[in-house]
Amino acid sequence: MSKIVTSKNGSKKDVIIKKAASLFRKKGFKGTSMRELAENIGVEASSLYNHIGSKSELLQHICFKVANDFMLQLHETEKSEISTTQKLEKLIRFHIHMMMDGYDEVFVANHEWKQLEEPFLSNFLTQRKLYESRMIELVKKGIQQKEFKNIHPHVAVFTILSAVRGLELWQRHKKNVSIKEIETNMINHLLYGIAKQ
Amino acid sequence: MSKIVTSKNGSKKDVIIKKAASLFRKKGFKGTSMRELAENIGVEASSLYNHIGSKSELLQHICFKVANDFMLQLHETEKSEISTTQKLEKLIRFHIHMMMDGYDEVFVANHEWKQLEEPFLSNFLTQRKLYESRMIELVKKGIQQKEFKNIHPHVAVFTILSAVRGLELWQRHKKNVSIKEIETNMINHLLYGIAKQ
DNA sequence: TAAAAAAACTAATAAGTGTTAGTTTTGTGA
DNA sequence: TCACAAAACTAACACTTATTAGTTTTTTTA
Repeated sequence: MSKIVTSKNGSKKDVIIKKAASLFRKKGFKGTSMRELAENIGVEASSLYNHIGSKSELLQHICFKVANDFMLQLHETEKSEISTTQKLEKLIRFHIHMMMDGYDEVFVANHEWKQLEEPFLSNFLTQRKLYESRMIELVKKGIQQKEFKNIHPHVAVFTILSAVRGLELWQRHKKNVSIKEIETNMINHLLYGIAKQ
Repeated sequence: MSKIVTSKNGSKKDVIIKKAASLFRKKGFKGTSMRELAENIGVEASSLYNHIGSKSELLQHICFKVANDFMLQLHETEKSEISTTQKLEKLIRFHIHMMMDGYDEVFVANHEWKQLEEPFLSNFLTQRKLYESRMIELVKKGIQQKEFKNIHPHVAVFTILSAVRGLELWQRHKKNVSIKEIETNMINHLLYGIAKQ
C-alpha cells in the first residue's frame, strides 16, 4: 500500500498523532482500535509501529503536549505586568483559542487522561493540580487588591475553567456565531455576570 | 458463590446498574469489562445476564434516566410562576444538586453517551438539543423583559451548563467547601459576575 | 545504478471481549 | 418435605485487541 502522506514539515509520527487525536475525541481512546486508526491513515495496523512505540504512547503525547502548552502560557501571564483582571482575561482568552485551534487534542486531554498508565497518570494529575492552584492564587490576589468581589476563589476558578471547557459544546454550532463574539460574551459573562445591576 | 446483596427496596438489576455507573465513571464504558463489573459485585460475569439483557442496556438505562430527570425539572420550572431570573436560578440549583446526589450517573450521561448505539444515540442527542434550546428561550425571554443584559443567549446558556457540569471537578475537593457555599458562589458568579462594578 | 535504510506488507500470537448453553445450587411457597 | 423458580455456576463460543516477527517493497543515499 501507499506511503503515509506527510504534510509539509510534519513527520509521519505527527500525522499518526493528529489522526489519533481526532479519533480518540470522536470514539474515545478505548473505543478506537489500532486497525481503525491505520485504516483512516491508509495503511496496515502493523505499519504504524515503524513510527510509534505503542497505542498508549499516542495518548501520552497528546495529553502532555496540551498540559505543557497551558503551563507555558500560565507562566508567561504571571510574569507580564498587567492588572490581575487583565491576567485572568488573558488566560481565559488563551483557553478559548486553544479550544478552537487544537480542539481534538484539548478534548482528548480533558476526557481521556484517565486512560493514561502510571506513572503518566500521576504526573498528569499533579500538573493539572498545580495549574489550578496557581489560578486560585491569581484570583486571591485580585480579591486582595479589591479588583474582584469577595468571592470564593476555589469556586470561581473551577467555574471559569469549566465554562471555558464547555466550548466543546460549541463545536457543533460554530457556523452561526463567530469566535470573536463567543469570546467577548464569555469574558463578559464570567467577569461581569448577566443580570442587570 | 453468594447471592447478590440487594439493598432494601432495590432489585438486583438496580444494584448492577448502580455499580456499573460507578465503574463507567471511573474507567469509562469501554474501559469496564463485564467480568470486572461482576467481580465488583461478587459474582461471575455470566450471572449478570440473569438480571440484565446486555452491557449496552446498562449504559442506556443510566443515560436516559438522567436525561429524563432533567427534562422533568425543566418542564416543572417552565410552568412555575416566578421571574425569569428565578427560573434560571432554580434550574442551576437543580443541576448542582443532581451533580451532588447522582454524581456517577450524571457523569456517565455527560461523558459516555457517545458509546450508545443507534437508535439510542440519536434519541439522546435529540433530547439534549431540545433541553438546550428551551434554556435558550428562557434566557431570550429574560433579555426581552430587561431582566438580563443584552447578552448572546446561546453563549450564556452554554457557559452556564458548562460551569455547572464542572462540578465534576469538585468531587475531588468537596471536603473543604460546603455544597451550600458552592451553590451560592456559583449562582452569584454566573448571574452577577466576579469583577466589581 | 548499487547499497543501505525506511517503511510497507502478511501472518501469527496471546490475551481479553461480550455473550450463550447447559448444569448445579439456592431460596420459596404449598 | 417436595417441587418449582430464581440465580448462581462452569465451560465454551466467536470475535476483537495490541503487538511482534519475518519478509518484501519503496525510498534515499552514495
